[in-house]
Amino acid sequence: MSAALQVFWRRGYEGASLAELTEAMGITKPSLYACFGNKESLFRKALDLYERDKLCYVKSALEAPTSRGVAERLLRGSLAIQTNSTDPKGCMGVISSVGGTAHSECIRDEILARRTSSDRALIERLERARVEGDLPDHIEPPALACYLSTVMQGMAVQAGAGVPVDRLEALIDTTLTMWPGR
Amino acid sequence: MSAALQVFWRRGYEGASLAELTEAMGITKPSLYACFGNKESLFRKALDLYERDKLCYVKSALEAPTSRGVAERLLRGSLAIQTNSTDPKGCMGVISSVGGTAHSECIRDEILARRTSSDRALIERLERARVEGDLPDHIEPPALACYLSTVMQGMAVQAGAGVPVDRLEALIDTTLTMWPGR
DNA sequence: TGACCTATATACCGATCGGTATGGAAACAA
DNA sequence: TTGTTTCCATACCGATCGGTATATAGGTCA
Repeated sequence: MSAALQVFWRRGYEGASLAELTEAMGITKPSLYACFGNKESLFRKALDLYERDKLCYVKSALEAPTSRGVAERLLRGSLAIQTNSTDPKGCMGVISSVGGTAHSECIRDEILARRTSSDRALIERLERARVEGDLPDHIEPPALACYLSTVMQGMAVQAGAGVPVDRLEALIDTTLTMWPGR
Repeated sequence: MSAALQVFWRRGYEGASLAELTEAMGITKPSLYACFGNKESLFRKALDLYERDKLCYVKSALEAPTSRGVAERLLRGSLAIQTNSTDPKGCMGVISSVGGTAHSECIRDEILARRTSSDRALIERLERARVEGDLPDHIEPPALACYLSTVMQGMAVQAGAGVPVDRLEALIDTTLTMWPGR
């Protein structure tokens, strides 16, 4: 199963072929279909595994004491995943949600829905930060949350394109230097 | 030709099928191959057209008087392209450079090379901004350039995912609020 | 040993991929 | 009118796509 995740992560939903998936998983196509139904539900299970194993840092990041701590943990956590030497580079959600033919639109919608719910949690955390005095009054939490997600997604594109880790660490430092509030 | 650009832009290199391309262009496959050689060289020509018609704002953006002006023109210019109602959403370079199978690696390399040369121009502009006093001394131009490209690429992902224009305009405002220097 | 049952592996399905060969209509010269 | 040339649309090529039917191998019980 985690072998399937690796393939989807590297190739995206459409770029991952049944041949590559079955070869990586060490099973044959009929076994795959008996166990998982079809490619789409296999992808959903891989996405679940990805969230559980790789996106777990988000939950703890939101528990950081200050808004700056939240941002730092989110950025460093996602960088750690996206440049792990044993995993594909970049973010699986970004890779599978851009481009592709018309067939995979429901896959795209699935990813966008998950992203939306994650964004909502971040907005709520930043709202709390504002009432706690972590953020200046002129900053709108939804806009700041959108900004932070954007930096993370941009970093995912860069990581996927092979930009080395130290450059991305400098990027994080730069972002945190400009962060408004505590 | 611009019809081909639309298809590649929406689908990415691999997601664009010959059937969709020829139908959009109003010609048949033999004509396409007689005129353009093959899919890959057609894509390169589409990329040339994209740079010429859609990325022309970059050149004028780099001529803005201050570093903040450069950032603002780059962000607003790319947003204008990525959310134009007559064109596909998002950035063609991002869409075609993530994911995909192993066949299209040379396409990916092509895009990354163009991105690198564009980044170099931005770094040079920010170096100049620093000697002109537009930027604080603790800011490294390469890191800031990387940061700005990252925000733009993240914005491209968001635009491609259907985030509405006004949200992205707020994102730009937020980014500019935090911009260091003039 | 022999009947049965499960489970995997090979071979195959129609559709589509990128790319090309062929046939037939239009344009021209004599 | 006839022969020739050009050009494009249809039909086709092998390969691969996601998905499945069939056949064979291995284990269980009598």
